[in-house]
Amino acid sequence: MERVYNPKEIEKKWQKIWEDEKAFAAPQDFTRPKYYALVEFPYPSGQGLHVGHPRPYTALDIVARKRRMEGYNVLYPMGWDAFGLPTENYAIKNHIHPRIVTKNNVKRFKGQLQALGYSFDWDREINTTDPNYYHWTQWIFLKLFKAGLAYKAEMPINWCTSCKVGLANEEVINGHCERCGAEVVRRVKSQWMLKITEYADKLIDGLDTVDYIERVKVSQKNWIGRSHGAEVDFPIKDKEEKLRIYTTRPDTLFGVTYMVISPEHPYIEKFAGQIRNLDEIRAYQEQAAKKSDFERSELAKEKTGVMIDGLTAVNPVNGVEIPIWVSDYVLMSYGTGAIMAVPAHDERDWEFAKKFHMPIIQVVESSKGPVDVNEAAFTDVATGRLVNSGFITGMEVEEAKKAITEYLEKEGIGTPKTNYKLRDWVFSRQRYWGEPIPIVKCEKCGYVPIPEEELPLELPEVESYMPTDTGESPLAAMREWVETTCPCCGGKAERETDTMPQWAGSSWYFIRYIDPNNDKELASREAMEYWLPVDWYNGGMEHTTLHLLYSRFWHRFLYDQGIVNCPEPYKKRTSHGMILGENGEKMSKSRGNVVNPDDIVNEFGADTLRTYEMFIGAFDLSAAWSQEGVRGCRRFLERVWKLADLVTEESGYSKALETKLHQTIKKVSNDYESLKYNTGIAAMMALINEFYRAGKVTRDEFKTLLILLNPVAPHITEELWESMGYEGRLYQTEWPKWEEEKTVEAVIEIAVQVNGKVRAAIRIPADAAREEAIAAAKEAVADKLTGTVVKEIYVPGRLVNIVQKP
RNA sequence: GCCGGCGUGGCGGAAUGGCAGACGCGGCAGACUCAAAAUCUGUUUAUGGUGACAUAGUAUGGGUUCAAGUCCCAUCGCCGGCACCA
Repeated sequence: MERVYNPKEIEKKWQKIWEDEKAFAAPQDFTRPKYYALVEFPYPSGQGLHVGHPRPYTALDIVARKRRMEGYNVLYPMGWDAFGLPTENYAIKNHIHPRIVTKNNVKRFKGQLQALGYSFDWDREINTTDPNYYHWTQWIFLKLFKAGLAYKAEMPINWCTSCKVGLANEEVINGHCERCGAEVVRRVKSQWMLKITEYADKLIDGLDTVDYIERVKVSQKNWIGRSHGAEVDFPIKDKEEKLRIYTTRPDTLFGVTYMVISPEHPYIEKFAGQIRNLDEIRAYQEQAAKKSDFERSELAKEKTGVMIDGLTAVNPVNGVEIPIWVSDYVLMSYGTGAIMAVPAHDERDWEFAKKFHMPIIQVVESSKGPVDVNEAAFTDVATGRLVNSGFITGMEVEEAKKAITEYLEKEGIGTPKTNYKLRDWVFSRQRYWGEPIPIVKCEKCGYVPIPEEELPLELPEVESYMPTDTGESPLAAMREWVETTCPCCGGKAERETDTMPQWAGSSWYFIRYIDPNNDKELASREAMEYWLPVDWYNGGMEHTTLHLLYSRFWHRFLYDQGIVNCPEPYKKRTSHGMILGENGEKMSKSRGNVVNPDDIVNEFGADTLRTYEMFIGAFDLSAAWSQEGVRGCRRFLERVWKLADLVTEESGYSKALETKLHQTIKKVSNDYESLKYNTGIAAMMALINEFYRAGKVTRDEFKTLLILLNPVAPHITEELWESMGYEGRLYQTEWPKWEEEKTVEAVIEIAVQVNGKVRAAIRIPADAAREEAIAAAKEAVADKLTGTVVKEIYVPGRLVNIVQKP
């Protein structure tokens, strides 16, 4: 072939052809087997596409393209998660409406994605800021509200001092805003909340029914933080009231030496009259209130606290009187805000006891040997055995837990209890650029949902979308929008002026792709029955406890409402690693190590970028960018291009390479399924090295190579396919099959070891019998066999090992 | 502190318990060229040897096995997540 490889030209050409031919549109043909591949839709930021984006997109593009060639009806959609703070901030700074900013950003992103040749079905493009889309986001919110899962609560929230907005717990990283890094403080506000805690069990148990990579499951389980234990009532001396605590170690009840309540515990107020050192306690409360959550955990090393003078608790199992302390290491937001302290078997209690010289009583010993609880707390449940504990003495920990809990229940002093770390989801944002919450507040009727026929409740135009220090949304200034009538009584009412968080639109978007233009329902039941659940969803680890958890919650809720057809939205979830700068650090403007994908496409072509990102290393690990590595992948594609010159008129596979071809088809097919793109590409590189060594390639060999490479580098392969005159379009061709028996060479070389060390290599038939192989091996190492042979090992296809004694 | 993951040439990384270093990058040597780039060929774990070859070698120390990068125990280091959740 005379022509040089010019990716600029051929990539444009094929992108146009695919678009004109609607090559990758997923028809609503519900008779064929379906495959739904999904990648997280991007937030169209002003910076444009990052080189991190193509990694997951290319990976699932490979799967999608392969599946189409295998005969599946494939849905591989793309859209825009376009509500959000950065757009709003940009709009404020540059005095452009967020809608315009979004439109421009989307245009740029779309152009960039199209230049990479993804097989997205652009007919199904969605945008969360489109009223026809958020109509249904609001509709789902109303369902949640009507089911009692959306409620308004006065509560301390995480307030970002820079974004001037409330954040969900998941959005606070080390006391700072996930997005802007500014300090987060506590602020009490009336907020819309979603009762995700009601779904804690379903969200944990559902994990057993899906194929997610292990670390995603573990993170979600830890985040939900389910623990089993008991609530126990401790009588207060000379009082009617009891102090209720939560513990996961009821078996250690005989080792309690003091109690601790949180500084916010209501008993301090309740018994203020009887507390002799009230001033001291008040001072401590004030001090604790001033600390942010971050400080409270930062200063965790040094425990603080004050003993309450005037209140004494009584251990309900042995009648021992014990003091009650106030300390901020006990959180009001978990359990009952009070604990029983067992310093011998809890590290935090141990530290506290050491500092304030409280007694430490051992009630569990180790089956492994003596332990000294004055040196450290003994917390190992697996090897523990109870001592000094009345009727549970001698039992193992699990057994003792059960026995004591039964006893507590029988005596009416305690009950089994399951607790979760998961908190309800703060769902309000005091911002303009989000979905309006479709609720009005009526003085007579309270919070009233607006009628479904009035959806979508569109965002009004405002003068200013500046956030306010008062913590009110910019919408609050729009009096003519805010003032409305109550759908219930017809009286005066006001609209909710907070908007939904960015996570709202992305919590159900995969459902909308299925039927994106439906104006009667979020998607038709028939289409959902066919397409759902998503077969393979890939996305970032950073969304594990955010988007992934939220969307599972919404989906499960919709399932319980009978709206969707399956309880779990995603059958399989994988996660990709980050792409780092050349110096191995995270890419950022300030570090000056940012690589712009446009530049790579311009200089090397989209196929090279795609190939490189798949070849860079193990898909789930982070990888540093290397410009030389990019060059190497371009070189590989050039070699494929030039291979066309070596194509002969022969058909079929040549004898010498038949095995190699079958092996490569098998390897590449399997590697594309198991995220091992790097070794799949390596196998194709090795194959073309063989072609060059042979100095020729048959028409059918070249054809197979083009098909195998097509999902990775779709443009160059389609172009070569056409110029070689193969039939039809490559994207419509069938995926090649391998024959298992042809992946094995007839005669192979195996190693001969003597005492485990390689001493020779022999060529024998692959299916050689044991005796035959060992005889050949012995002959090859005859000079080394000086001792008595004690063992002969033959692993067919691998090696012979002869073990001898001197 | 707890929970995950990882540790292999100069670099990115391959290896169902069965010949460690596939494939790529970089380096070195050569071909082509007036020259350079590009391209092509060879070579490239270390040590010794012209060489065939020998010895050592997958963070460290032990163990299981005919055979360990891979399995088990302990230690060190790195990365990620959670972090007073009783």
